[in-house]
Amino acid sequence: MSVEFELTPKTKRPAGERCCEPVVYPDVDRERATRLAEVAKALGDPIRLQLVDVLRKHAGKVCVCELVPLFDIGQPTLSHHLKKLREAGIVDSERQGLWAYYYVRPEALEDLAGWLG
Amino acid sequence: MSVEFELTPKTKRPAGERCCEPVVYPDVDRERATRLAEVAKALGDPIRLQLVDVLRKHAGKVCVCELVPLFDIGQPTLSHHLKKLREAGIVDSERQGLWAYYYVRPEALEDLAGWLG
DNA sequence: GCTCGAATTCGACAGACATCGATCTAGAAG
DNA sequence: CTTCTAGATCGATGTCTGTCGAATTCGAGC
Repeated sequence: MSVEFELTPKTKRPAGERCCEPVVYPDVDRERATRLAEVAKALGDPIRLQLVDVLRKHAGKVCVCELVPLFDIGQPTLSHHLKKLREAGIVDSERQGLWAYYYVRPEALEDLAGWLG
Repeated sequence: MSVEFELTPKTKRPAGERCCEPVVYPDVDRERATRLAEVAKALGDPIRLQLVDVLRKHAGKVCVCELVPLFDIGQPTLSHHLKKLREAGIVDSERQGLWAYYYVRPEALEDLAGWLG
C-alpha cells in the first residue's frame, strides 16, 4: 500500500533542492521479503539451479541415482543441495524402497516469478 | 537442447524395472546456470530484495540518503548490499556531487523471470 | 586552505555455506 | 542373519557473508 514519507538530506545544496523524489516504502513487507529471499537464496547456486531445471523439465518424479552422474560433485554433496531445496519448499521427495524420488513444487517458484513480474 | 542418456542403478529390483524414466540433461548449461544463480543469490537476502523492490517501484533514480532510513541497518552495511546488487548487474549507480543515485537495470531480473517461466 | 557531510572502503568477527570422505540407516536379496 | 546398495547424516575444513565501527575519499561551501 506504499506509504509516502519525507526526508531531505541535511545538506541543502543546491539551495533548497531535494536530492530526489520522495521515496516510497517497500511494497513487500519484511516477512514476505524474507520468504522470497529464502527461495531466491536456494536458487543462488549453479548446481541447485540446474537441479531445479532438470526436475522441472521432467514430468514425473526423478530418482536421485539418475541425478548424481549429471553433476561433478559427490553424492553426499548432492544430497545436501537437495535438502536445501526441500527446506526452501522448492522440491519435495518420496521414498520408495531404496530409491528416493524428487519433484518440483511449483508454488514456491511461482511466488518468486510473480514478484519479478 | 536436451540430450537423453541412459542409466540404471546397479540394483535390478524390482526385477528389470527402472527406477524412473530416463532423465534429460539440464536445458541450462553450466555457464547460464552460473549467471542466473548469481542474480538469484543477490536477491537471496531480505534487505536486498526489499531494496530492489523500492527501486523498481520508483520511476527514477533514488538517492542513497533516502534509502538508509528505510532499513534497520547502518549506512555502510547498506552500501555493501548495494554493491552486491551492482556486482550482480541488478542495479547501477550514478554520482552527482555528494549524492549517489541508484536505479534498477531490468535486464538481469527479466532473465531470471524468463527462466522461472 | 579548512571544515562538513555523503558515500565508499577497510578491518574484524561471528555465523553460514559448499565440499569432501567416512559413517550410519534401512530396504532388498540371498 | 548376512550382505549389498541407495541415500542421508556426520565431522572437518576452507571459503564466503552480513554486520559493525573506524578510516578514507571526494565534492561543496565557507
